[in-house]
Amino acid sequence: MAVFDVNHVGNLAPAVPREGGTASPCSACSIRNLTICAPLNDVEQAQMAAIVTNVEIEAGTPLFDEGEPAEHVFNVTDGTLRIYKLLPDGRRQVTGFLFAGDFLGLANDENYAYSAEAVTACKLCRFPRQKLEILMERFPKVEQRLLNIASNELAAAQEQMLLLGRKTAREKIASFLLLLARRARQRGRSESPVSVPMSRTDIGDFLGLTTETVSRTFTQLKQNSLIRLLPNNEVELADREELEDIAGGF
Amino acid sequence: MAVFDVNHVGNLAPAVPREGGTASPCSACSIRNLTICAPLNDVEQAQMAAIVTNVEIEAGTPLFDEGEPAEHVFNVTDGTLRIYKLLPDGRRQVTGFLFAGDFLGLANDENYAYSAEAVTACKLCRFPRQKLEILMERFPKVEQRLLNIASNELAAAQEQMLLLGRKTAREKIASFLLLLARRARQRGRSESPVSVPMSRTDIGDFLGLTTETVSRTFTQLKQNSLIRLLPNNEVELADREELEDIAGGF
DNA sequence: TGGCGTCCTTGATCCAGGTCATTGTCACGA
DNA sequence: TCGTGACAATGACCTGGATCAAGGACGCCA
Repeated sequence: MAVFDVNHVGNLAPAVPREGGTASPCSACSIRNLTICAPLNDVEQAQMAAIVTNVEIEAGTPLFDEGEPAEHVFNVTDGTLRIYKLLPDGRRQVTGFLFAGDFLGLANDENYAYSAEAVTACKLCRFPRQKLEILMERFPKVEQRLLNIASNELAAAQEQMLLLGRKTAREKIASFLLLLARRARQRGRSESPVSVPMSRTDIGDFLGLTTETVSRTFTQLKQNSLIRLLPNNEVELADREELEDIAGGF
Repeated sequence: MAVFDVNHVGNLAPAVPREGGTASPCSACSIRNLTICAPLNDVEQAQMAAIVTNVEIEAGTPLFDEGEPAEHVFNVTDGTLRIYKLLPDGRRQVTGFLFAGDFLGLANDENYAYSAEAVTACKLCRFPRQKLEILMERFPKVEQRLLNIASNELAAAQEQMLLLGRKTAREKIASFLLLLARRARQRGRSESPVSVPMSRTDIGDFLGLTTETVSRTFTQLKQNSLIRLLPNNEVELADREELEDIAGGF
């Protein structure tokens, strides 16, 4: 698996992989408030830093595969990942896209329930699961935070089930663009134009559609002047109000 | 909302609604090991019992609606519920069926993210959310248990997304029957014939199909001698092996 | 024990989105 | 600047499951 361990955050000089160390890069973490570290003070955070390893992976490379022993959990600090499940004949369901601040690897079973791959180059904080569990006993705040995250994801998953089971292609695409916009806002990025780093195939596999249908639906929304397709995989939400209506099933 | 409060578990004589009381019916709870109370000893459990109210609802009645303030969480002790989300024009996605031992009401937002209704007559343990949160601080074991439950549900939700987005009608129905069988085994009920208490419409709304397609697919599986439709909404899984293959997408 | 309402099944037809095939676009590297 | 390869768009056609429309079964109560 093409995972590169580095022990820096941001663009500092790389160094040998290590776990923890005294000088915590976490104190400089710009997205700390989005991560599982959010509820910790500096002292507590240093203890988290002691078990964390920073890893980087290139676009397109796997982080872990479904069924693999779930030895680590991760916090994304930069980039975009996709998580997905496969059927034996290759049909794929992307169950989520993850961005800076997102947490992954939660598996109360011994093994990962899904595969994770980098959509773009990614940086992540990696925690050994066992060590994190020990820390959680010491810091119930982290466990609470994790429960919060899990609750949120559960609500998002139900929303996605509604989309997959009951929405039309047009409604699915509108919902998807608004989801990206909302997530971009959360991390202080542009909502419109919104960055759409994943391929049509990824989008199709996330929405239960084919690439062709995704492409056609983008074209259709463009012709209706609801969106504009810009260079660099950016999409302008030209009529956000109407998109919201379509996404909501009105 | 047609919710009847009673303070007994099982078939003891009903009494006026109350919260807790000294004589805990929980010690007689036959499904305790499935609930959030599982990790507690008798003394701790008595404290849980002090904040619990037993409620019963008839088949077809709502327990709570999406968007309502989430004041309580529940543990099902008997019966079957459906949880679902609606689109404005009435399209419905059933996001889950709940059975004895299942937990519901987790919402880290102020409001319920979905509606819940009884499929059959149900009995539940109701906890005021705030009081439970206070107890969780005292018993981190309960919070851990809740995180476990949430992780499990998350994995189940992803499996359901795979089903909704990528499986055929035949694969969906096979998966559904096996899901019911697995859940029946967990609570010591018959796996085959398995009880299917919900209507074709409920099943369709769970699987992203219409009632007609559900009905036709049942007929088709029956004609292939994979299942037998028995009286009293029971289904015999005549060729479980083959059903597993179909459900798995082979 | 018969009538009624609800749910289930079945048939005929339709269509949104899938499939298959081709062409267009664009980033990148020689 | 040109070639190349991967991804996106578009067109023609097909099909699984939806829709529309009757019947049929069955439980429940008078």
